[in-house]
Amino acid sequence: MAALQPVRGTHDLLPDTARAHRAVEARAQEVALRFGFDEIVTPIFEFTEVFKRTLGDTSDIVTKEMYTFEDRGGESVTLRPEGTAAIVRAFISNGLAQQVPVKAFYRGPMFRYERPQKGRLRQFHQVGVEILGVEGPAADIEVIACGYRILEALGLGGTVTVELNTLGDLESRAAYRETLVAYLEGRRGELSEDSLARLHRNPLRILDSKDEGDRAVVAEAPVLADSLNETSRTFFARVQEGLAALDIPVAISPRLVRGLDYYTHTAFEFTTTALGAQGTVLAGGRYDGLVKQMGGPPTPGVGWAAGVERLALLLADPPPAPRPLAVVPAGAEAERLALPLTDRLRRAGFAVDLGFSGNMGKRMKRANRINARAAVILGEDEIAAGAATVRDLDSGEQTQVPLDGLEAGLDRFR
RNA sequence: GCGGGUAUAGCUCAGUUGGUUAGAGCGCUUGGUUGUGGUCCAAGAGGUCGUCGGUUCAAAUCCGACUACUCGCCCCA
Repeated sequence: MAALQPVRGTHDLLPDTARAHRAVEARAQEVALRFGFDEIVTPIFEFTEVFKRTLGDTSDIVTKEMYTFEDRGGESVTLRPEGTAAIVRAFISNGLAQQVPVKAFYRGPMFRYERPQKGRLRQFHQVGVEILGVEGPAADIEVIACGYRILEALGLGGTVTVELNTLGDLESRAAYRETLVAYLEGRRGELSEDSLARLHRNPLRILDSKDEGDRAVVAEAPVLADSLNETSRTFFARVQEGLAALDIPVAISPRLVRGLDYYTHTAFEFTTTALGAQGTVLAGGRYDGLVKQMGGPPTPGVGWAAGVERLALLLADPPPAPRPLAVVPAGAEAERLALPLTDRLRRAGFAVDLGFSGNMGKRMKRANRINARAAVILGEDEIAAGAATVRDLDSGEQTQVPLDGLEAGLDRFR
């Protein structure tokens, strides 16, 4: 094992896993397209500033998790740790504010220098959607609904809980932050070390703490809902109404907060208990201040990202490998004819394997190993008859089919 | 970044209180079957016991460091 390993926290995806990942991405994109999202592909690295400015200087991602390096021109660049910042940057760079609302779907690798765990890697993959330029709760509803329908399409509707909360608008959030910090200051003696560090950096996170002492303090803490102004209240109510109208079951989690500074109003997480500590499978929220903060025209936004690895781990029945046909020649003459015959079948749309060498027995073995549906056997008898023997490898039944009508004869193995 | 666990064949795992040439199942190769796969039978290949160092007459086994994986914390998809 010591010899040649991939970099810590990165993995090779062998065919079975690769297929599962592709299925997750393809399914997600298919559903997102149905919702009117269109794919945007951004580079996998950006100027470091892009992430620093969006994620906030105090976030964990910026302070300790970024893959940052200087390129040969002396520019500081960073492998993207998440997708939203890049989409927003592209939105500004390309003047997309002119075409609002923009509905973007994205996918691809993300990089975070973290200690790996199950479902947590240094290079991982996300799919995500963002809606830019819509102020009202209709966008929040659409984005959450899209996420939920994707999980349903993956067969995960029942295994995932949709947790929902609101952080309120900027005014409400700031007001709450103040009351919360004041309360926590009063009981700072009871807080865990982690939470003391969070007290000013990111006090909302303390609500989410797993420490017992913290939980006791949090249990009596002022509730965010009480700090919400009228606007925030109605906004949240309308999000809930919309999801109810779509029969999307949600659990209101007053303690659900998001780590990144740019979130306002709606916050949500789709979680599962099947993945240990990494139970969040899809998460996002509204980020009305972000575009402006990055130097663009004030533009509201809402979106989410989902972890492809985590979803792939949950897939109940991973997609099966494709089942090809196998062309099996017997004899030198057949060997010559097999190549153009294989090509002809491939051009007719069949997946066809032609073994590279070996006698008939070996080739039949290979046909079996690659789980071929049928073998198209070509030998002296067949050549003489202008036909091929088609053997159904599941039933063992075989019949001679004239080469003229071969495609039609193979139709049921397509 | 912090704490715990694990590391033996391609895979899943045995390996006694330290004691000769380190095992099994699955998989792989070959043969039984030079025009028929799967099942069955037989044979075979495959291991610096994660790496480096230490203790010992003797280390897969005991000790240390490192690396990777894993579980939890932090954080997050």
